[in-house]
Amino acid sequence: MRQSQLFSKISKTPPREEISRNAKFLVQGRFIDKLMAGVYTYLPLGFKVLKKIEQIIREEMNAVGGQEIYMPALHPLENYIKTKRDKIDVLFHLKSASGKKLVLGQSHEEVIVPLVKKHIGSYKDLPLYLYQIQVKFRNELRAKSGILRSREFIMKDLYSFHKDEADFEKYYTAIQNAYRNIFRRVGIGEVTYLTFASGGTFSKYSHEFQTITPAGEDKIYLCEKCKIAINKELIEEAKYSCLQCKSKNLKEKKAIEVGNIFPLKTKFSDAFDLKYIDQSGQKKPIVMGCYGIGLGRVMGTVVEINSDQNGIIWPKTVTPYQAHLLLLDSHPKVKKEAEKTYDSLQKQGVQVLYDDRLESAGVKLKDADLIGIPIRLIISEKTKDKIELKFRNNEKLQLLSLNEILKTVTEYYQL
RNA sequence: CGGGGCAUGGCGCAGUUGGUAGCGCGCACGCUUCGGGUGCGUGAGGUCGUGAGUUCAAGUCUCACUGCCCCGACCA
Repeated sequence: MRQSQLFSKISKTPPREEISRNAKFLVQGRFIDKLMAGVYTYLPLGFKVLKKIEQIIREEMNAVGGQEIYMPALHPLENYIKTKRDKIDVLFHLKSASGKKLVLGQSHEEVIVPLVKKHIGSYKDLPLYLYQIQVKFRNELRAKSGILRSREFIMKDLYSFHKDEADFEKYYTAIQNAYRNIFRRVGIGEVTYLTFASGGTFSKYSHEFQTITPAGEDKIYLCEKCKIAINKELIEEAKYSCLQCKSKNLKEKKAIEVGNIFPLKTKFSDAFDLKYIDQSGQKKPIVMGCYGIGLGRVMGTVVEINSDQNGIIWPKTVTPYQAHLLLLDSHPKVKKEAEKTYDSLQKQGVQVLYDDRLESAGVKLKDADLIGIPIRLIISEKTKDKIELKFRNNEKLQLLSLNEILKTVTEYYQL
């Protein structure tokens, strides 16, 4: 991609009102654009990151047997009356032309349970794992921190259906591992912890995956020995001790909830009379679990964790482009070299952003730091017939030939 | 929903005791420069968040509302 053609232009000044690092850098670098509080457009750079995060999540969900579907965002209110969730305050309400009461989906139990009911009758149909990556609407009282808490957001939500508790428990563990893989792969695994939270009415515990960052809005209590944490809600109950090793040496940390896994027991199955016939011909309720990850929130968290004062430092798995090629000179001869390098990289299958703008060297260097692509390549009069390579997270400069560059880049990304 | 702050060209800001709006960046054109936000010149661009009120006169004072940011509460 030629940066001269990229929509839209990077700003020299960060947005005045934003405090959180993710909002500042993502808005200034033109990854996202705010339409209103908690509602964002993903611009070309940001959309590429979002799609990469989405693909990692999809791969891990498929690996644990998930089948991808896509459900509507527009739901009939009557289904929420059945589950007694029609009064929850995050629901957006609206009406159809004929006056039918509708809501915008904040989660999809009310849609997926009636759906599954049409297609499941026997124990032979279980277990079943369905997921989607789809938009959610939550009328949050206070949207905040850029894309960390928004009112419209893309979420991966998986729902599992089981014949009994034992089968559910097995899958619940498998999902925990899948989630660990996801957070590791997107570059926040080191600071993301399984956290015990209260299970609400249906179960003793649910679990959250909490990423430790000052930008976080939750407080968790971390046991550094067991690498697990408990949420603030549980702190009284647990009497300040780790649920695993009973240690009282817990550290209070601010954290952002990047994912949750939740035992639903038979709450929703009961509401819609979702049952199956077991081997003895008996009708039994289906045991459910649900598992969510907010994609935008993950993206914002990745920025909070992987950035410095100059901008973002994208992990190589989710970077919008793999190499940032900077032309620091407009002399025809130098430009010809840059064009040649751009072509060669693309032919090797490298995703490359080529800064061919007629800007000064300083502007391009600053912008490159802000955008945060892991590998920066520079061609200028100074580099002669070589190309300078620098990693975003390292100050070391290397002067290499085109072939060496191609080799280094393709090896780094395992292309 | 409680508390605090803010609202003036696309972005960031200034605007004194009320007298009808300026600066920087960006943008357009010309030249210049090219390794950390080059330099110079010319130009376009704003009914000052909305609505009332006070006044001869409101960006400025008063009231109400709306939006945005932060803290808190909330977050199946």
